[in-house]
Amino acid sequence: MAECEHDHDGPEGLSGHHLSHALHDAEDRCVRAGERMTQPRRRALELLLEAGKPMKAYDLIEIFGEDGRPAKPPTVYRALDFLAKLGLAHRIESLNAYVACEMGERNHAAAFLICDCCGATEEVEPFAPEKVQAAASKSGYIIEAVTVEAHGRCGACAS
Amino acid sequence: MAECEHDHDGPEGLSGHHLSHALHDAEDRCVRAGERMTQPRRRALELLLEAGKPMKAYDLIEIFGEDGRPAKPPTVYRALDFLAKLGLAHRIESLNAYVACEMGERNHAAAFLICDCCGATEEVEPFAPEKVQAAASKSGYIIEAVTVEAHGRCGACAS
DNA sequence: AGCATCTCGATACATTATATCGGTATCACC
DNA sequence: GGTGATACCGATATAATGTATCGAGATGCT
Repeated sequence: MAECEHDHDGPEGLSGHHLSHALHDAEDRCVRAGERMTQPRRRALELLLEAGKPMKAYDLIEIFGEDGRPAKPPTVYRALDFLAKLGLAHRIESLNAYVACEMGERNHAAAFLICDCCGATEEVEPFAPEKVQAAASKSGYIIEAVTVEAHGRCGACAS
Repeated sequence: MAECEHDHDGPEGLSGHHLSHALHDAEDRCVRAGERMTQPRRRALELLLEAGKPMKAYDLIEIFGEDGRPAKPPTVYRALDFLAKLGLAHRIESLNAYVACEMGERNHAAAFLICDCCGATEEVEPFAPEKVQAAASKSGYIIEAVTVEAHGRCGACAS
């Protein structure tokens, strides 16, 4: 999947007070949803936010323990499922990876631009949700969720 | 993923002369592309066409041998990769599955309506390719391929 | 306190996918 | 028709990704 040999590192994630602010926001949102921001859930989100790009579940598993010890897979998968359910993170199907949500509260639906070179992704507004519904109802389908993942190269990697 | 308990069987695939016609077409297309329709490739496509809905790689592996014996995984994955490369089949990322292409020659890009109840899928025209490109270039991305998978229920399962 | 529910950690296992290697088929060219 | 280059195949082994289950602890409700 790494299709070019550019010499740059790709995207940066959050750290310091940006990170703690984001985590605090998430906790808030969580409480308002009537859910609990437990330790493993917070840790999973923290790692995604720090990374600033999609992370594989097993990469998170490796670095999950604050003491450097890996987590058990179900711990991480449960946390990621939870974050996805709340919209705090998204699963990128075409990468088998997870990324922290970059949108605010109001965006359940998401679409992604994905750089196959450096691994960066950008979360964008879904492109034409009404067209999806229209095409679907023409075929009799009721649509509940749409995956949109556009692969290519980011500005830095394309140049 | 099976979210309803309807008592119907979902979609039918091809058989008899519809099947052989489709296979013949595919072979044609293959030759015109300067590629070879070898036995495992033909067999993989035949199974996808017969199924008429997305199939998991390991389900194909189970039934791959004409004599009832399973194939080795690389045999099937290689065949599927080839079919996908030629546009004779598509991978559905959100299902880890593969489905025969329902469009004619001219449709590299595809989008899917997917019934989470009966497993049917319908291949449709991509919804708004120009919007994708527009959104992407606003962010500096050059897009090469887009995955669009809309999940919900088909007419039969919704009713 | 007593009870229901949610969550967690751990073990084991299931599913999905790929790396590699040696042999065979096909094709272009002489 | 031989010769080399390339594409393809079968087989073995292993890697990567994801889940079922179970017992214990935490949380919230009455």
